[in-house]
Order: sequence, then C-alpha cells, then structure tokens
Amino acid sequence: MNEDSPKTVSSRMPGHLIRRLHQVSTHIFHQRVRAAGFDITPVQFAALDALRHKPGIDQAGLADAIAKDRATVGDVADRLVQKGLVSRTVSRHDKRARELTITDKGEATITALLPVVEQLQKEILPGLDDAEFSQFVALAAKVTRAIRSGGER
Amino acid sequence: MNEDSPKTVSSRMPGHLIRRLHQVSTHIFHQRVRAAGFDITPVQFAALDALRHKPGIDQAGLADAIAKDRATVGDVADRLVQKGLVSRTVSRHDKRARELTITDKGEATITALLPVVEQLQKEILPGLDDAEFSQFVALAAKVTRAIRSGGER
DNA sequence: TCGCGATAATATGTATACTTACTATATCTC
DNA sequence: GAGATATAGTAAGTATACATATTATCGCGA
Repeated sequence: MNEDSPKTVSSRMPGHLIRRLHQVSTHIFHQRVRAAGFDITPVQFAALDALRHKPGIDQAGLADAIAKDRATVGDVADRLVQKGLVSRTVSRHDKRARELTITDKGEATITALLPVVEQLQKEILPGLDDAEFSQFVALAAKVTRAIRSGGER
Repeated sequence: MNEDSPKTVSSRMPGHLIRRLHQVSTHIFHQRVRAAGFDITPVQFAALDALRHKPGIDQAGLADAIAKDRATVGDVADRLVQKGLVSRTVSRHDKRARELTITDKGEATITALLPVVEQLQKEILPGLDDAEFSQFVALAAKVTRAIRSGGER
C-alpha cells in the first residue's frame, strides 16, 4: 500500500525523516526488551544507565545528562521508583533536591538488558551496511555535539 | 555544565542519538513556526501537507501516509478540524470512514509555512556542512525506504 | 442473504515531552 | 542579615504516540 511516490514536501525533509527514525527506534526497543521479559522504555533505560555512572545526582542533573526537561524526568523518576529500580531521597545539602540512586534491582535490570539493547541498535537502522551505519552514527553524534556546545541558546 | 565525557552506554547508541535529534528538530520547528505567527506542530504540518496531495483520503489513509497509527491521527485530525484547517465528513461509500479535506484556511496556512519550514531544515542539523547534510538525509531516507518495504512488522 | 472475518473510528490507558506557573530553598548582594 | 535572584521540584495543560478493546460497518463466501 501507499505506492511510494512521496510527492509531499515533508517526506523530503530531515525533520520528518528523523521523526520516522525515532518512531522505529522506539518500537524496536520496546519489542526486543519486552521479548527479553522486561518492561522498560528507552528513556527509562537511558536514565538507569546515567544513574549507574553518576549515582546520587539529583533530578535536574539527570535531566541534563539525558537531555530531557525537569518535568519529564520527574515523571520518569516516579515510574522507576515505583518499579523499585531507583531510590529517591531528599538531599542533606539542599532540601530542594532529590537524589536518585539505582537500586540492586535496577543494577540487575540494566546488566541483563545491556546486551539486548546493544544488539538491537543495528536493527533500528535497517538497509544500511556497516560503513553506512558507522557514517550515520558519526554524523548524528556530530550534530548532538554541536547542539551541546552551541545550542543551549 | 555536564563535562562531556559521555561514559554512558546509551550516549553511544543510534537509538539515543536519534531521540536527541528528534527533540531538537521538534523544538526548532516550534520556535520558527511560532515566530512566523502560527500554532502548528510538525505532525500537524505533515498531515496538512499529505492532505494537500491527497484530498479526501480517510484517517486510515492519512495514518499510512504520515506513518502514524489511527488513534494518533484521529487526535491530530480533531485539532486540525477544531482550528478550521481541515474538514471531516463521513464517506458516502463507506459509512465507517471519515474523509479529510484541507480547507482554504488550511491551504493558506501551509502555503505561508512552506518557506519557513524549508528554511529551518538546515538548522535542525547544526554542525554539518552541506555535504554532510546531504549525506545524512540520504542515509536517513535509505533507512525509511527499507522500513517501508520490509519493515511491515 | 446470512453470517463472519476484516476494517474504520473511537475509547481508554500509559508514557513521553515540553511550557508555564508556583512553592520551597539557596545563594548572592548590598 | 534582609531582600533580590536563582534554582529544584511539582502541578497543570497540551500534544504526540501507541496498544488494546469496542462499536459500526463492509464485503466475502456458503
């Protein structure tokens, strides 16, 4: 269905292409992680991964680390705490801040998930050979670096 | 802030990079379109653009055209109808289907927005020169083609 | 033509994602 | 040390995005 011929303007635009890629990426992540017996979203995984490297950071720090805003991170943290993967305590140095730490269960989860997630990365860019895959990742990484340095606006 | 050194696993993965790009893309779209005096999201723009090329398609057809599911398209259509940019009528051939048509106001909107949206495409991939930009778009387009042909589930 | 599987929308519920506004704290400045 | 300013988190509201279930309708085959 949909006899190709994408005459639309949006179909030629990187913005639209990126949206499609994002969609597929999320979908495959969900499928594979679920098949492995877990109920973790891409964002939750990124949060756990960040928390493993910087235990005890507050929600604003986590927001910065995974490039989300504070409101979103607050919601994500709620779910991770509810699942028992992360613990949240009020900081002793700053009563405003909530320090997040990954729990043993959280550690176990990410350890089990790492190979699964590593594996599915190739699946989210179908149709590309190894060289093209690397090229894509390099270009995308270059953009995100440019965003981080100058894009703070 | 955030002294680079992205030691995390997810920061190296295309899935995560794509999420970042998607975010920036949406953000810039919003900014520029708003600055031009409109209140249209990327998805709403894609829907209008698709409708301009295939007036009278039903919601399922639009969902296929912009690669969203029917529930999402239903919500998007609600908002477009509410804004007066699209009209929705029950099909005479199939009482289940709702045919969507872009209104004059919708036409005027997309006509005014096209140059704006065309312009901002370069901004959503900062740090890339023209060759890299083209390369990125070519790779992304290749992936979406691969998704369309073989990726159906 | 009756029944049954397929399809179009809608309803419901979950999870992002961001904006703006508001509260509680910290910190900086005079 | 008090007031101004900035920051952490939450709350509320909007918009995607998708899965699943339900309803209405279609169309095919016996």
